[in-house]
Amino acid sequence: MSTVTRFAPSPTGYLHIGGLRTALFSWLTARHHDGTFRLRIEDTDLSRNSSEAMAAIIRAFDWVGLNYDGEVVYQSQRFDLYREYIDRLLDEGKAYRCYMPREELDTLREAQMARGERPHYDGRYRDFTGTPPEGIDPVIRIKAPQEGTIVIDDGVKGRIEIAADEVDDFIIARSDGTPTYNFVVAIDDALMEMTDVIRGDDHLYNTPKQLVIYEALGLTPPRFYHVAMINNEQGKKLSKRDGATDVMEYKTQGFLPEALLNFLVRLGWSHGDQEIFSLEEMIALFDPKDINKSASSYNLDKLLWLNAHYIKAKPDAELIELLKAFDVDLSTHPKATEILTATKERGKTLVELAEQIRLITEAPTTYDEKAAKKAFKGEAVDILKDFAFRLYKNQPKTQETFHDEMQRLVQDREIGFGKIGMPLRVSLLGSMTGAGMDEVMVILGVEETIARIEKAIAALA
RNA sequence: GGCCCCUUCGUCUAGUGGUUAGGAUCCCAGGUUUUCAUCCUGGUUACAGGAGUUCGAGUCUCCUAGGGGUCACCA
Repeated sequence: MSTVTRFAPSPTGYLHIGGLRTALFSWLTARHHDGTFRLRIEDTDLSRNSSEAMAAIIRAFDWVGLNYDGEVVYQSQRFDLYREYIDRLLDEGKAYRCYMPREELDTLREAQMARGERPHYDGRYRDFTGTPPEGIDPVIRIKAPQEGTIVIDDGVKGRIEIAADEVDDFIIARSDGTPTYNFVVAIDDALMEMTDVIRGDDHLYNTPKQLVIYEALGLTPPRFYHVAMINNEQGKKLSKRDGATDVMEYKTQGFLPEALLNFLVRLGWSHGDQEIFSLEEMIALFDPKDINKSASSYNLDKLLWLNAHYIKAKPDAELIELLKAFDVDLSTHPKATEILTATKERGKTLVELAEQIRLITEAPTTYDEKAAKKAFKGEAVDILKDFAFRLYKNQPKTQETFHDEMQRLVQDREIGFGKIGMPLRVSLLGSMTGAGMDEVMVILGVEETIARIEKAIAALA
């Protein structure tokens, strides 16, 4: 039997990293077995749908490179299909109409809670045979088993037993006739022939309900894997501030999709001591049975480290393309390769990398105050002028010859390297840190190097 | 509150009865670098607590504590 998995978001918001991770786990499971990965939109609550959210989810999938098979399934377009199954359950006496008004249900629940009981429907219409009350559109409830236990054989958590009386005769169709979540999930997972369902463990308590549907309809349930949540760095529920943001936000913050995916796959899953996984390796090695039981915390440092790793490994041509979105266009720059080798290792994100590059490609307009003060003292200006003159006279062209100029200068003047290094650095880049001077000067060329030195002297001396 | 799940360095994790409890990140120190970053080397830090089973327990059982989830005509 071929493996079929799915990701089934509800279009009520953007895709965040928790969702992306379960999508990734599902996708990897399918790809590992050469199976099928489906995308299904859980939009049965017509009043809560947002086509923008829908588009955002697909955009995010696209960015990270998770491809799905077949057409996207929209549950809102399958109501007729669900209706057939509801009618069948009604005909077979496995479901029934409940005429209890919503308000009455509410007061019942309040009373139960006041008594310290678990709020639940009391089953008053379960065996109702009388004349239905006038003017009420009934909901349809399923007859859940009233005794015994419901067993979930979870691929992550193991065997979980839940007492049947924990499960109410829950509603499978609203009074307006539309079906509800737990019902359609079970129907679609069965009809779409899901073999493995990987989802957040906030769905764990939906599972017995869905199992009731499978049972009533004589359908075979898939294997379930309930994955623990991702918390923030403080171990609390993820909020917008710390990672529950739109996945696309990571793109604008300069993260590479391979870094994000690598980061997420290691949250709740591991393969020995391995930290770096290419997509191919993930597919080859991922097995949902290795998913951890416990919740994990989001850790920005690790994501940043991974991102730096993938930036360093990225071919220049691809980096040049990606950098365009961050106001850096090196595509026609004659020294693009040199610029990238000088800066690649200095940015944890594309945003930082772009800043590093701009330091070189754009002459500084301001100078770091502390750096300038420290560097431009004593004979610094004199040394810079001397150096500029030497450059003009000897016209070095390579990293080595530029380096020789500096070397000779410190020898001739019998000074330390820092005496030229610091003021030169501030002159060329505006700050005390950054790429190597030889590298920078080769990129700038003699003319621009001298121009920046003169500009700095004018501004700081 | 009922029910269910979870608990190894700050964080991500390895570990399936016998290990000096390993790796990664972070942090610190040293080296490389004229600077910074990278890179290399080294270091600090963990089995939530308590009983039990066993020659021996992070690993098995029970209890406690803490954290989380869930109890909708939301998904």
